[in-house]
Amino acid sequence: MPELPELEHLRRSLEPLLLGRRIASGEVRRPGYARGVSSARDLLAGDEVVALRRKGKQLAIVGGSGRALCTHLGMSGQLVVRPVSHAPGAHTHVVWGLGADHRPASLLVFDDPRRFGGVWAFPTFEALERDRWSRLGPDGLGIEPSDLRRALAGSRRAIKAALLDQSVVAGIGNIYADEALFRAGLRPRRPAHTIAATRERSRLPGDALDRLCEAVRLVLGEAIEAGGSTLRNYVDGEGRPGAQQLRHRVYGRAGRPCSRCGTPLRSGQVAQRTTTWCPACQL
DNA sequence: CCTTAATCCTGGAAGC
DNA sequence: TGCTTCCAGGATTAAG
Repeated sequence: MPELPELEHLRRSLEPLLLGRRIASGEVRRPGYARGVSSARDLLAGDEVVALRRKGKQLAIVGGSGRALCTHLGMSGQLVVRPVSHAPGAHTHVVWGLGADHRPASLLVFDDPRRFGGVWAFPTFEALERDRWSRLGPDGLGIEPSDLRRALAGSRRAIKAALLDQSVVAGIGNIYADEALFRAGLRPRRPAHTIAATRERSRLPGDALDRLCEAVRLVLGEAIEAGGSTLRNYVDGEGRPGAQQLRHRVYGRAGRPCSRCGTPLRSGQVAQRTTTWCPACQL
């Protein structure tokens, strides 16, 4: 559920809480949830937090020693700073103490009921980039038409499947894939290679590929501004829910009228995901 | 090259 | 009210 906008919002909300602070301790409460961790040191214990970096849906915590932790929230993950009095729950998998060495002033808590998320420890941020983030395509916020053209050319799969593929664009999930395709006026099932084709019969202005690129950036950017969208269980670094002011145009609105033309929105399965689109506006 | 299905997991919603 | 069932989904893997 948390996609790029939620992660970027989380990154920004955690920055003032973590940057420059010392991590006093680190503990993995559920064995196997954190990979590459054999000591608290691997969890950055003893380090000062020097940077929070994001690529797609993944957020990295970089320590003063050079070590880096990559976090992925999966579907239900939450990364939140809590008071030390906060008791760990059944789904609290990793806890860090923040502040002075033996008496942490607060906790950084990673909860994840469905456990699709995880933590990966690396000796350096460069190792994280090389061994993990290299599999990701360009980040959705800065996606360029040339990136998309290269990835879509010659591919016969549905454009929605391509957008969900993190090696094509990093950060898009089911919600923003549908929203971007609506904004670009493109049908989710349309073969990817036709997006880059020169002949374009759409009523909408511009080349389809340029429109899609712009739609991806627009939809992601708007959602960040809205404070992490409307997701049910998204909370920022202080545990506050999303601002809820972003209204999705198609996601979750099957059967309701299209916000642009009034035609009832249609839904079905595309790329193994529930997909909603306007049969009149999207070609 | 592509799609489909299965897998991991639990909370919430819907159905009876 | 209380039970069962289904669905949601990111990423990976295997099978067709």
